Amino acid sequence: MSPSTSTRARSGVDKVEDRRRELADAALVTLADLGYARTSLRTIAENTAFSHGLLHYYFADKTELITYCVRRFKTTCAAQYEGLVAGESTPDGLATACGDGLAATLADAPLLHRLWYDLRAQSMFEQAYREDVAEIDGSLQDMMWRVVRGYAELAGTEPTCTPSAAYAMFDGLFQQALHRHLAGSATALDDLRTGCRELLPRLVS
Amino acid sequence: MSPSTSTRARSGVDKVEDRRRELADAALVTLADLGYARTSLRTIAENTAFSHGLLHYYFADKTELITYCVRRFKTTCAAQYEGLVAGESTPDGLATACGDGLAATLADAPLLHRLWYDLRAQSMFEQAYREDVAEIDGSLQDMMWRVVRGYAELAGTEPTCTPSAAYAMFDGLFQQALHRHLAGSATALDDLRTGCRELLPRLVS
DNA sequence: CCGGGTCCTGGACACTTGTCAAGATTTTCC
DNA sequence: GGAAAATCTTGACAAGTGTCCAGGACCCGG
Repeated sequence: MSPSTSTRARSGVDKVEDRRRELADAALVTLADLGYARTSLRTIAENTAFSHGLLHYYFADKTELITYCVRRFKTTCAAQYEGLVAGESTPDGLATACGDGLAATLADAPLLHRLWYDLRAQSMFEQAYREDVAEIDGSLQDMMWRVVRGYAELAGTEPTCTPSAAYAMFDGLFQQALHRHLAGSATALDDLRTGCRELLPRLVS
Repeated sequence: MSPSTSTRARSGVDKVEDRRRELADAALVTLADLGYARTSLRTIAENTAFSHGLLHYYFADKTELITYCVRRFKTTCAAQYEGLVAGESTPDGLATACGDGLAATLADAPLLHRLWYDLRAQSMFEQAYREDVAEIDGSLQDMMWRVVRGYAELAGTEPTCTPSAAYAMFDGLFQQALHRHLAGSATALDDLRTGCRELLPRLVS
């Protein structure tokens, strides 16, 4: 019987969840390397100490594995982003911290971000991924909105745009910087920094 | 011998080019419907009056066909976008025309735009598509910059951002609107309109 | 030590994929 | 009209895909 539906002792459940996480992390490495279109279950298993059959022991099918990966990616992503807005007391300080933080996460894991945009595009075709992708998108939007709201408070003003519009613009800057960074542009990260720093004042008062 | 490398009369070359265009258009329909990851040459041929073998008569391999499609997509895309900035004499008129125009093109061919973002994501993994995608991106950036510069002139000011940053923000708004539009959001188009109209003033003076 | 449940392997399956080539068909041109 | 060149079809090939399953290996309580 599939372990996900069997009843077992708590330690057993934990062990199963640990292995699922381990396999999903290996899958994320492969996906980040090759992209969704070129990643097969056997290739994923090669980045693993196990055989390809095991993937179907812990995941019902490929979409369940990918969905699990997307969900897991969210925690990684959110953890990286958090602590970006912490402890800034001036508007300019927050603006530079925002740009520096986004540039740092981009420089730290460009392949994971590349995968994110790949999977987000896939979610437009495969509705199985739509819900999870939308949830991650929503949490990223919330995160960016906290920055915008914090900036407005420090500047003594109010935001003049919606949360979704603010996220869309930051995301556009980030995505373009990722493209240029992957293409070898030396100024991509700096442009992202200044782009974000200059964007925040445009969104308030 | 492959028709692309043979010497022939002009009418022959035109006929070959016409058929290549015809096949590429059918491929674009299929790609827009299924996405890059799920589109095969046989599926493309099914959207055609011909058999799957013919694709290899007119295109060396799959990437050459996709590349041709991307190039062809550019002309379609640019043609749709052009005439967006034409004949507006006031800043507010241009701003609303910009938002209305982008919303109209989104509503007119959402599946083609979905394909564009899919292929742009693919270009991060498959370097064969990188060059053509970057070229299209550049022409779209030029187009948006003409709008921003025109707006600044009508308003008697100067743009306060780089062309690439301006394009990134508009593209972010457009991409988010596409996602929400495809997900069934009723306000996506209106949000895109107001988002663009409000963005232009933020980018000048 | 052993029996039963858990974990994992390896191979098989039905199918799809890109690619190719041999031959049929159509067009072109003298 | 007939040969030559083009266009197109058909079937095949090898490789790769997701999925499934029979069975081996392992572990742990009795």
